[in-house]
Amino acid sequence: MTSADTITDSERWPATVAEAEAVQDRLRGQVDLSGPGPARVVTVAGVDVAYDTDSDMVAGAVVVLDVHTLSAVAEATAIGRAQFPYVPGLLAFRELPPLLDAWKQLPTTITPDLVVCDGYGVAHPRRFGLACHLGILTGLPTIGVAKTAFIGDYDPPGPQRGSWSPLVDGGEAIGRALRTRTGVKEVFVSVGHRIDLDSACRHVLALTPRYRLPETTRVADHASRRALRGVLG
DNA sequence: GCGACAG
DNA sequence: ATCTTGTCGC
Repeated sequence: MTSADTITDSERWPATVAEAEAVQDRLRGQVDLSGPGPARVVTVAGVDVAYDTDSDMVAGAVVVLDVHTLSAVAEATAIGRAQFPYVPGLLAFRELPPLLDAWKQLPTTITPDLVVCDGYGVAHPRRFGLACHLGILTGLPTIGVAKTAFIGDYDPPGPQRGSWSPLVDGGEAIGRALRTRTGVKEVFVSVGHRIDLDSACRHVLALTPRYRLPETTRVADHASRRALRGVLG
């Protein structure tokens, strides 16, 4: 019996900002940034959550793609009601419940080699963004790919696909602004768990042969919206 | 004290 | 996140 076995539901899913921040401070020590990262990546998962602000309904989606064909090999969704407000820095407490519910619906035979999250990993005020949190809870390698800036300073990367510049906060490089498509706005990549930044960016480029955002994120986004439409009207 | 602030 | 028409470009 370890302390992890005695974590209660309210300790895992706090109701206040102060408690949620305490949970992040307690869990961040478990993040593995030492690498080497997944030895072989065959399947990559994408996760996303869609919201209906009126009904307060949320839909979480997990999709698993073959990294070479970028076609879906598995998909799962879950419907629920938002249990935590959106607070910058505490996104995980809003999105993880529906995501984990969807995760449980995946065939037990499917375990992705890597998970791409919509948001940040260690590029976070307490170095424990959504990607880190999901990584700790699943034990899998995770990375965060965000569409907009949140924390850190950076210079615009060059115009060519593959160009990047460091995201810097407090003197340390916490991620990268990465150009995934030539002439298109950059994305922000940061490590979540069990992978290094170089590998993370390499995978993001492999997932963006045509669009700015990783195919995993796009497919998960579509799946979550479809699931939400299904329960609404 | 005043802005900024992943989704 | 989400609300939305047309419009520019491949």
